[in-house]
Order: sequence, then C-alpha cells, then structure tokens
Amino acid sequence: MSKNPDSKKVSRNDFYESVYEIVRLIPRGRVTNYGAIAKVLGTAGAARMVGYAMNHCLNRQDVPAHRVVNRAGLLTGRHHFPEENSMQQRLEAEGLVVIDNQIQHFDQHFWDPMSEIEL
DNA sequence: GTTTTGACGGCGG
DNA sequence: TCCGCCGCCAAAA
Repeated sequence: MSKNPDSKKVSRNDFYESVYEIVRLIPRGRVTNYGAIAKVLGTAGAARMVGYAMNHCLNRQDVPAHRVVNRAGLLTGRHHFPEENSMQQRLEAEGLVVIDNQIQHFDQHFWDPMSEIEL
C-alpha cells in the first residue's frame, strides 16, 4: 500500500467515463438524478460534478443526457441543449410526460443506477 | 497555485 | 409548509 490514493473513489478520468457509462445504461423511458449517479461513483454530494461532466458529454450521442434531471424531476439542464425544447421533446418521445419542464410521475419513472452499476 | 463557478442536495429558519 | 443558505468535488480561468 504505497500510495493507494483512492480505492473507493473513482479516478478523475474514470469519473467522467463512469458518469457516461451509467447514463448510457439508463433504459428508454426512464430517468435518474445527479445525486444517485454521484452516490454510485462513491462521491455522494458531488451531484454538481455529475452535471459538470454531462456538459462535456453533450457532444456524445452515446450519452442520453436528457434522461438525467435533478432530484425534483425538473429539466434543469434543458437550457444547455442545442434546442431548449429538445430535451423535453426527447423525454416525451420516450413516453414520458413533461409539463413546464417538470416530469410527471417522476418517482414512477425514476431509475436507480445502483441497480445496474455492479451487475 | 489560488479563486470562482457549476445541468445539485440536504438542512435550517 | 415554503424559502433560503451552506456544503461537496472537480475543472476551468
């Protein structure tokens, strides 16, 4: 055990990849929040960081960022999409109901990454 | 190397 | 019950 900087915490480089991977695992018609992802990564409380990583993943179509919202089910990140309505439209296209940037029955469509992270 | 921001979350008044 | 403040972690300026 010379260094062993952080076995529990994910490396900064893996942090982004982990976020992308988790978001990528989100099934169609499901949504999750930042806190849940951050918690799975081992950095609970770094929910802001998750959103930060997402901002870089907008270029990646492999990462359905539109399925990630805040814990209130509000499309907080819609303003960062190419089209402000694109996020809501995509969610609706997946069978979700979004009214006024608010996902209806959010808890019902909520998807817990922790259920798929370890496998 | 230090400071500020940032797609949030939880707790207090 | 509703509104507001502080805290956490990392990256960019």
